[in-house]
Amino acid sequence: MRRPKNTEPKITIADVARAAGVSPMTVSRVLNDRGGASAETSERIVAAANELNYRPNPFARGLRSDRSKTIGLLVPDITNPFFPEVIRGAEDAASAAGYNLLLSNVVESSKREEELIEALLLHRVDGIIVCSARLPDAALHKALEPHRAVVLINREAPNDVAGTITTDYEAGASLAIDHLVQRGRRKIGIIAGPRSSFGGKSRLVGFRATLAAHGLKAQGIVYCDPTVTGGQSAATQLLAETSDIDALVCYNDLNAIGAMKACRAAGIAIPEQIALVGFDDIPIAELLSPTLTTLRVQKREMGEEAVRLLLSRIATKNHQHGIVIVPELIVRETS
Amino acid sequence: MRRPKNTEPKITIADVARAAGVSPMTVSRVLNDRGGASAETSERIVAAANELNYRPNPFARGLRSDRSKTIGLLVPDITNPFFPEVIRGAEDAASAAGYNLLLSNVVESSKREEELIEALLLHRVDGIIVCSARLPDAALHKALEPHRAVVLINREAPNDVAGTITTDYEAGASLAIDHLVQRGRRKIGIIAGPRSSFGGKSRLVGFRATLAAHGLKAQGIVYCDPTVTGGQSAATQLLAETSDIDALVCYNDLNAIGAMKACRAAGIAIPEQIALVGFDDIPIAELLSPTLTTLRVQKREMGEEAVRLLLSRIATKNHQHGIVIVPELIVRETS
DNA sequence: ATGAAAGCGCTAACAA
DNA sequence: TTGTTAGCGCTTTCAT
Repeated sequence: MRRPKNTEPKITIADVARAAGVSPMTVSRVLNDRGGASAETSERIVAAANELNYRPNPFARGLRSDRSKTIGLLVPDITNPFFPEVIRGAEDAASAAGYNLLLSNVVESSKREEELIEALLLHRVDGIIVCSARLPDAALHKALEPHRAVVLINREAPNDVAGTITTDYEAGASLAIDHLVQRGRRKIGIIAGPRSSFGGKSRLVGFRATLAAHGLKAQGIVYCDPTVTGGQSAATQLLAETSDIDALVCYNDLNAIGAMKACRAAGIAIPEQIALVGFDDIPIAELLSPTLTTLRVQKREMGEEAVRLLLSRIATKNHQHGIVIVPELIVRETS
Repeated sequence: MRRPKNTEPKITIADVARAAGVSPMTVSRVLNDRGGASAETSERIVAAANELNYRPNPFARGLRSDRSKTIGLLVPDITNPFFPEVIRGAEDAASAAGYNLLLSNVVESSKREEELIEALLLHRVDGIIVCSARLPDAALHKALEPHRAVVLINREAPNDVAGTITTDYEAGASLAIDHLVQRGRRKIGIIAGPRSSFGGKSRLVGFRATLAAHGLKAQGIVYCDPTVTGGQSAATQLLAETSDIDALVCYNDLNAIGAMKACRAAGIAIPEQIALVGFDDIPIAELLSPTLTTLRVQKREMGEEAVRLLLSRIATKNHQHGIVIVPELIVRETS
């Protein structure tokens, strides 16, 4: 029963044609629902194909059509729980449309980002989705240019360069500040995430503008990696520099978790002494104690919409531009 | 400057040949390091290729070679933080070897598992890595059979069906029980994860055997989804059924987190009244409070080794079989 | 050291 | 409704 693999000869369209007593062309037409074939022949062909276990060769198809039915997806760090949610949404939408996802993990380095965009080109993906691009505009646009279709997540770009799914970070940042001020906090510090992050800049704009609207200003701003340890050292630094902070707003939830650790280490009570607001609402946020107040972004939806937008941009020249997702404030125990 | 995309004519090997004044064959040889070309011509060819921005067409290559330089990776649930770590390891190893990863998310359904294994076949991946296969042996082997190379993670299989990277769940389960008994716990309940999980069965064997070795038996066993909510309802059920449990061992960390929530809701103190041990050591484990005692599995290493093993099985008929990873007990605050 | 021819499997364009 | 021809871009085989 157990044959060595690969012994089975590869079944081609010609084999099916022979078995069904028709030409390869007819088989191709039937199997691709191109019509123009009698019900009877169609039936014979489908039967033969099943019988022989025929599988169309995607290389041959690709060679003719120059389409791979594959989408490249670049994420900066798959171990950040934000991205698996986005990937999940993208996967669902892609597989529903008969596309596969080629996943690349950038490891938060803009050099590697460039390389990976290029690598996906080599694999002739039909289009790419890039999460949190960090490259400067010129380099990014140049790297994206050869791709047939591009969607950026959380990064702006002209419509002819890419479609975009963005988060309204400024609105989110405003919600966070308003909430803290309402709760009586006045000495607010900012853990700002990576300097090169475009989303980070938008958040900062929102934080500052809303603080100003309340007649306040930030008690301190520290940049850091978008990770737990990044947030931890940033918070440690902020606490050391400024003694009377009563709230911290963070670039993302991982940073906020780091800040929690730092406060705990310093014997500072949350939320009694310092309130904490994260960003993203990753699944852990409500599992922590205290549970984390944060700004929820619809992550799966982002992934789904990104794929939908990309497929539409692949299909037509009539480029749609994109979608803005507005974060929602989720008040929990840290504030 | 900004041309509409796709206007740039596709550069083929013939274009490079023309530019370098040689035949396509020579270009192919040079660009593939097949030797047999004067240093001088080689140089001219490489220059021309760069100049024209030539990119070999993977479809044409695949059509001839029947190799895609792509690996399929099936995970049951990418939103379980266990798998991003595995994926990360796999990605690193794959991209180092010039391979890309095609990711599929099974959504914990064995029906879909079968479909996705088939779908990857259609995309002519060079091999697949399957995490936590749930299909029964016969169906699984049948689905895997047409693939050129297969590695299973956490599932046994004969060497001619697949290579395997497995966790020594029994050993891990023993460590957990020994530890709890040492800490004076005697009434141990088991949150057993999904009934269909093979890893779950091994854990159960280990839990029971080690309990027996201490002259004890399980105070109750409940099966559930490998998720937070699964663990929560399982724990709720166990607590209702058995009043004097003093410890819970869990299928995985997500289940353990669910159990923590259930205990908290029931006003039961951890670890004072009930000790808790998870499995996996996902990154959250040490961010919870109390931090979670668990069995650490080297997740990235699993991914890396899986890819390495797969590539070796793709390259040679001399099939290596696999690796067993032994979990390490990480004692934290829940026990 | 280099080249010509042929073919991998499929489908668009053109017959019949 | 069905078939024939040709060619997508590359590399293996067989010359030169």
